[in-house]
Amino acid sequence: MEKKNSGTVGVKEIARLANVSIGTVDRVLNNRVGVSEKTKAKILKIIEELDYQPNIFARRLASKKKLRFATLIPQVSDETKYWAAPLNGIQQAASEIKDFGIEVIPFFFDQNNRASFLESTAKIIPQDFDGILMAPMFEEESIVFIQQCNDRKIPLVFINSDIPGYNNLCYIGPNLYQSGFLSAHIANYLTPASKKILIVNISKEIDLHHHLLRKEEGFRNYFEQNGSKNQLTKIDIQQTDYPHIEQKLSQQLAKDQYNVVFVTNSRVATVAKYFEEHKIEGIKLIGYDFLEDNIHYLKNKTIDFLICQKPQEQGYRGLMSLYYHLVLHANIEKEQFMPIDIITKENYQYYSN
Amino acid sequence: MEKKNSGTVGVKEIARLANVSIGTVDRVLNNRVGVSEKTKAKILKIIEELDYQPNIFARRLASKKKLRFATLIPQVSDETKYWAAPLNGIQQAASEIKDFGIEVIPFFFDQNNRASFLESTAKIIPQDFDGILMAPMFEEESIVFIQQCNDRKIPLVFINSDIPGYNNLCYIGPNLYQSGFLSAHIANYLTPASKKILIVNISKEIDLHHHLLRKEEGFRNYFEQNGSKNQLTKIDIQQTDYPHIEQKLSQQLAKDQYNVVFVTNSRVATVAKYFEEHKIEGIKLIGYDFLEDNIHYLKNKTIDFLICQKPQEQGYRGLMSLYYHLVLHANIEKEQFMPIDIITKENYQYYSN
DNA sequence: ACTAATTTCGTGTACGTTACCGTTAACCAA
DNA sequence: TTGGTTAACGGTAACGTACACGAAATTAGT
Repeated sequence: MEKKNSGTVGVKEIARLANVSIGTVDRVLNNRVGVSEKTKAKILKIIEELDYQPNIFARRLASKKKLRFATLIPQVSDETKYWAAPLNGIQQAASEIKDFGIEVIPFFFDQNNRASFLESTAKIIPQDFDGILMAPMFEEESIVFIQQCNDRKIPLVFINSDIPGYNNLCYIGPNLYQSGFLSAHIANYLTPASKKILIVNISKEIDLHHHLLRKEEGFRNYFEQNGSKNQLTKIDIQQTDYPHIEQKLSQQLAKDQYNVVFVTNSRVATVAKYFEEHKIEGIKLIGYDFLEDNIHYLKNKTIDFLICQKPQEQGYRGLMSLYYHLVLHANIEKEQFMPIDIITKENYQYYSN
Repeated sequence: MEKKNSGTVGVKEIARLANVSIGTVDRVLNNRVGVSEKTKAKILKIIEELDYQPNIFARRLASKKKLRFATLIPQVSDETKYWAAPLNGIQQAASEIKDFGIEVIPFFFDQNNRASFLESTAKIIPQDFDGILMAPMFEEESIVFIQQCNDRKIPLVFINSDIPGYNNLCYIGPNLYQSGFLSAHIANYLTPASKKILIVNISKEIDLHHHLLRKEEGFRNYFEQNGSKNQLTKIDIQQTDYPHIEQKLSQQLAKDQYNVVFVTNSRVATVAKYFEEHKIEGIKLIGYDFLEDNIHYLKNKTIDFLICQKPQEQGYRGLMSLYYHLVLHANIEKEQFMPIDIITKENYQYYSN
């Protein structure tokens, strides 16, 4: 009934109804000190009744508050360009929230070098950021860093991989186990009932290995749960150069006749290259990630399926979550699992990372 | 060099440099009349040099401009809840741009009733909206409406289906042909080299049929291009009630032993129901859309694959495109094809429409 | 009861734009 | 010359919020 005026209720209206000045209203809105419990209650009640929504434009215009976020992810390397996508998402988010007074400063580390991770964290800590987005790939070193952030009450979001149990704002990334499970589901469609499947892990660092193991676990469990008679074999390849991978694959493929090869990460292109060079046909190949090299082999049918989990969106939503949490005081879903996308020769053109 | 002051350049600074008042600067910014060519050029030059970006917050705060958008899509029916998703996306977009002075008014029509479509368009036209989002399902009637909008210079965006050649802002939706093509690609993986495939169209309205035919075309062409020896059969079912569908299916399935059934729209759940009730096993089933009923049969393995094209995002991006075009004067991609997502029992949990 | 300290509150200005109103000057017709 | 018309521009009050400053009211200390 009482809204005959032009729609908008603001601090002015609230102040009028409460018989105080807008200054006082402002104090309770931004819960600053200097207002008695009594008037505070009165004002809150009115705010409640009016369902007052502060005008975000006026707020931003008047505020000179600034926030600074840090991001810490692997640098994109020649070996794998995977991290170009999350970085891209980060940059997009950064440009979107720039106008809201948020500055984003990126830090990087070398995936194959724990020391470089420590270097970056050492640079980040003294700068007292208001929020941090990170890919906690090195578990041990990450935990130390996380502890330091917790002490300073700096909200933290993880992308791409999680360290469960460590308190932080949220995790945004794949459900690794389930993505392995899905891969097995697809593998299961591909060939006759009883098949020989080779699982290939290609990775240097033991921590990343951990990452791959969860996928493998999902992959294996699928067949266990479905009581299949498939034969699963695994090889670990700990050098990522082609000659070494070539040798290992030759060695393994000589042992048996496989129907499906499942590569647990984006290195699947290297295996595809091997297939192509050695004229291996009839083996279905499944791997990970929407990368240029992988798409190349998807197009020429060497790779059959790629599993992809929106790396760009991980970066984007990661930063946005910090923003929503810190600026809009929204509460954030603790575990945000990315969709598990299935990419083939016939739909990659329309895929958006 | 010249920016020693605190970062922000605004109309005031521009006015100072041009020796005019901010009023004049405002006029050239919003290209209104009332400023000489000479001073206009001078001001534009300064704007260029300073790379002036107007402060969106101040702009919104001071502006009392209002825009009204209309949306016209099918009402969600019991038969298929597909349109709940686009509507959802529309509502989400509407709430996001509400603060920017944009009001969104939804209109609906009955998919099985051309007259209801005409009724809605008749209501829309006199209201002089600033932009319209629509699903142009009835081609003939739509074209008349489009013409009226063009005459009034009202920007139009299409979602879900396109009427190529008719000028409008953009189309956001599936590439139907390609989604059929992909379905064939998947079907091709599912069973032995030489298979019998049944294509099922279930639809009342002839115009929607057109929609389905494009998928069928993609589906067929895949096999043609790949020189397969598969045998493709098609049935059209023009009544959507279960008894009728049941009868038609029984009739058809008695004729032959099929390996794969491809349903060209979201009615796949009905076919799945038939499979379940008649204890039909061993036939792979592929269909469309992330609907509750379909997911049910996906879970219990009656349906093998669902193709889905982010219906919610279609609505969301549709409205946003109008906003970007009209408010931010961004130029919009004419054809925005949705990703073609493959949903199975093992990844539907993480799918986001 | 008087001062000092502290809490509570009101006022004014700033943020960058928009939009309107008013002013100037230039031009043309009578 | 005068009066009227109009193009070109200046000035300024909003818009709703943040924040600093200072006034007023309350409490504490003697």
